Amino acid sequence: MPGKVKLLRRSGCPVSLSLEILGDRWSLLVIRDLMVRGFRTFKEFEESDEGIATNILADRLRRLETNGIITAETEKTDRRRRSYRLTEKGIDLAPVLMDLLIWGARHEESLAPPALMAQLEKNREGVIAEARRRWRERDSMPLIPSFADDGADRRSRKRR
Amino acid sequence: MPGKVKLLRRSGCPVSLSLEILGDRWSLLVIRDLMVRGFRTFKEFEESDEGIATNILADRLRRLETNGIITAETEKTDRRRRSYRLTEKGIDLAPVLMDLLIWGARHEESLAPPALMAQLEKNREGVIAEARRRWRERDSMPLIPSFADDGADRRSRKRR
DNA sequence: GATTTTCACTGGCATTTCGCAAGTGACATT
DNA sequence: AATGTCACTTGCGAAATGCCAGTGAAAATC
Repeated sequence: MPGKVKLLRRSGCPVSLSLEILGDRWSLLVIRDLMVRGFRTFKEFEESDEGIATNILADRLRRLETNGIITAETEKTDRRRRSYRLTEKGIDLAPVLMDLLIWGARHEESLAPPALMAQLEKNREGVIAEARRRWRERDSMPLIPSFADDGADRRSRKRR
Repeated sequence: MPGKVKLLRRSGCPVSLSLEILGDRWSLLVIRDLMVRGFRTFKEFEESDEGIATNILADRLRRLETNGIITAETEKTDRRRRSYRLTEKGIDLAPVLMDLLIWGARHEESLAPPALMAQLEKNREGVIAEARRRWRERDSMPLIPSFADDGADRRSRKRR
């Protein structure tokens, strides 16, 4: 049974505690999609560029919810659909995501336009504040373009 | 064979690229120990509070080196000993670590003294600058106390 | 109102990674 | 020469991951 509650804390260090929750390849990507891409539903996450498996996605959503980082509710208009949203604890990860973005863009070969990155770095606080504002006002408009590759060398590109 | 080079990039998003390197439970803890605790050797990491297994530690050191985040060299005085050090790419992770520290302290039950945390949050930039300074000057003095638990409920506490 | 499609999952299965214990070989200490 | 230390490896069972193929409920289409 995956996604069980983890009770054993390995240490009292806040960094260690954070990594017990967020320290995997997918959790922060889901949070990124909620925060800057405006994703709300399972389908959207599933179709995200990175190609997460559905079981892993379901597991991550479950444990993020368990850890109070997101909430989920079924939509009134379509009761099949669940709508996910960051909690305040979740939106408080904006600085972490922002720094990972800056670091990755600076030190890895990304598809982020340098001009945009320069702007984001200069205006770090402003971007974070804007992410918060959108969260508060439930504004799902994407905050940042998605740096999508052009679908050249991706596996599992069955869905056009 | 673990620790192989990963060639397949899942997407061009800088966050995704960062997480391919750092997205696990241990990498950032090793970096934390190098950055704020002043650790240099395998032994020190191994004896860190979280209790990392030696094979995992060896693997993480190897891949951090592969990814240009740390360098390793054998010491002149004792040629068994390897001395690990952050690269500039590595010290550039200070903001990420700082944000994880702040987030974890705010939202999880940590052993970090609230007074210290308040100080760190207020002086985020200063602490990061100080981490950089120590890195530049090879100052191994711990930057922040270690939030160690008192060894009560830890498994693998075989060493006294 | 029967069929098809959409959505959010779940299950099975092979592969990979993890955690733990027990070495190993080079070097240092006594 | 004997013992200890250091930085790893190796082996193995357990857990997590990735991939694919469903499933059941609800909506859309015919």
